[in-house]
Amino acid sequence: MRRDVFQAIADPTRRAIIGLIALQAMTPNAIAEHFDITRQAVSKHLRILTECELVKQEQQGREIYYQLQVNKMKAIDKWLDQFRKIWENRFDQLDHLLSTTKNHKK
Amino acid sequence: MRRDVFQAIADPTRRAIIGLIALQAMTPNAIAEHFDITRQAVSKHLRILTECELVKQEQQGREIYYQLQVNKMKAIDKWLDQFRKIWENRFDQLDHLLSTTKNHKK
DNA sequence: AGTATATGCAACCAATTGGTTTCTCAAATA
DNA sequence: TATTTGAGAAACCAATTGGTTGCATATACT
Repeated sequence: MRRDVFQAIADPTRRAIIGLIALQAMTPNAIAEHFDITRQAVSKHLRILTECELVKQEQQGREIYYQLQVNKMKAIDKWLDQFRKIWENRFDQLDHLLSTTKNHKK
Repeated sequence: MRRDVFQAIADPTRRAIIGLIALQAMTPNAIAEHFDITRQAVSKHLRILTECELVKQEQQGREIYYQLQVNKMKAIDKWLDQFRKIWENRFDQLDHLLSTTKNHKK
């Protein structure tokens, strides 16, 4: 099962979980209280997040605290870099249109 | 079918397509040449990208040029902002650990 | 010791996904 | 006009997904 960060953040519930534990580690039960799904469903989400290392477990007695590995989020940021260059350099729609029509007629 | 940008970029082929047409609009056939999948499969990816407005069509005779709407990528960037604050303010792992353990004992 | 609680895991299920093949249609070309 | 070419749509398929219920296990509490 090839888990990557992009697949992990595709699910809205998973994104919500990420936002929830970004600043403070939480247990599966506590997280589940925020959603309309079972604790087991949350557990499955956490497993996926763990597999792609977006989240880290920390056992505390019988409780397991999950916390976001915020560094891993940089992977997404890094992928965005190539496009950030485009939108920051003000390559707007008109520029694109011109360059493509120029390339049509070859 | 609720299409959002995050679901769109979850698929690696779709991310590759996005990278491919970022700087220059391309036709489905031209795009398909870069992958080991059929033109129709590419077409389906393009439909998904179009549905969430990551991509724009531009008819040119019987050809349809697809081009990235790079502005839409900012949606992802915006979502990342909340986490960027965390990692830029050097809330590193140790900080997290301390804050959570502090909250355990209540 | 006995019970309650926190969690993970497995089996199952319906819906979705990413791909295929086949078909149709419109535009370009001979 | 007839044929080739570029593209979308539909039907189909196997694999994956996101959820469920039920079970097993370890820790905490009485």
